[in-house]
Amino acid sequence: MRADAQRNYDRLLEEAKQAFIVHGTDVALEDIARHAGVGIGTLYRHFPDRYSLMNAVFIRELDALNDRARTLIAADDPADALFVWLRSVGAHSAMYRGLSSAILAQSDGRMLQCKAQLRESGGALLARAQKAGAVRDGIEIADLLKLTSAIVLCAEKNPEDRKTFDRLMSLAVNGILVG
Amino acid sequence: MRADAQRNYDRLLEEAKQAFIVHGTDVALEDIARHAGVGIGTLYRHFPDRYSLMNAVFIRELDALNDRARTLIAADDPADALFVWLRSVGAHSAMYRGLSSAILAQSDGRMLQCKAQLRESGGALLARAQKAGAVRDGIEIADLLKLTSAIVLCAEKNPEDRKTFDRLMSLAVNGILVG
DNA sequence: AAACTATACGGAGACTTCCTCCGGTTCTAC
DNA sequence: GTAGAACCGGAGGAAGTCTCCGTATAGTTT
Repeated sequence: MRADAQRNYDRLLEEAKQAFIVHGTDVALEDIARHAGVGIGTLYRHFPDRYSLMNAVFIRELDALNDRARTLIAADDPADALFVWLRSVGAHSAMYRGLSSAILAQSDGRMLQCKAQLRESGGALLARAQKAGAVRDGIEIADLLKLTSAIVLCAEKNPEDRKTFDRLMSLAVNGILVG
Repeated sequence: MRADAQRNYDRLLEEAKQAFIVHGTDVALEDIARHAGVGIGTLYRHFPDRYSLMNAVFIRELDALNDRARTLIAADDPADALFVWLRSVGAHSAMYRGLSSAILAQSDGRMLQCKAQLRESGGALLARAQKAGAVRDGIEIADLLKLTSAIVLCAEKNPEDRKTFDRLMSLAVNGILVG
């Protein structure tokens, strides 16, 4: 990669991240390009579509979540560790309006890298919690991540109620039926 | 309302419903107008924006769900009645790709009528199930509807896996934790 | 039934955003 | 230096949303 290309690539990534946080992932790509000081053509050459850019931005952010999972794998309470981690995932997704929606749309594999990493980290926590008999068998990490994303989505569509995420997560964890 | 206006209003509603089912609620409004045999201006006069049209379409569909709720309120198992109804709500939302997303976005009140009716019908079922001691206290119908919509959203983004809705609903009902 | 007026119609067009294409520029290796 | 591969950038086509206003018509009045 030529030095100028690399420079533009990095600036685009940084500007995209900021723009996603401030305006959500629906922000106009032209704005990102302008702020990065490049033309829209350059943006599209590096990132053929919006999701490719999103994937590139978020894949970097996952390190924190993966680290968190590695720490939590040694926590005392395996089930609690899983839930703490899921809440972290939710909190991260919530930083970027629109991200959870994109993660959910897995029919096309544009953000596959991101999702694969999450499944790996979360899968270990889930397996441990199940082995300890604290979490039902038959539950799969993919479904837990979907549910988490869906709940983030709810929460981000109800910005006036800050507690939405916590309430719905607790609903999912404890169930609706009386235990 | 003038006779021609009423005629166009009805045709638009019918065409919109069909278009929403076939192409999802993101369908181009121009297409709806063309199929209804009217100009785009006429569509926008009757329905100032897309959500106003969606609300008008779906408010009619709610009769079936309200009827279902009235029947279920007399069912033997109060908790089961609630879940059966929630599944019906989900099945209905799933007919129209994009509807659940719109229902979730409650920050603006454009589809308020629809949501108010659902809360009323579901609230009665929930109250009965809670009174019977089968469903946890503290749970609110608004949250259950949000969770249901969120799960529909997941399911509609995973069209290759037809069981997604059922799996996630069962997760929410039974919870993640063991007993 | 003719004239009148409030109401409704419809599509041109301004605006926005996405994405492509290609002439011109710049970096790098020799 | 210089050749040419790699890269840049913005004009512009396509699609969609929504507005505006001249034209057409339904319903009323005489």
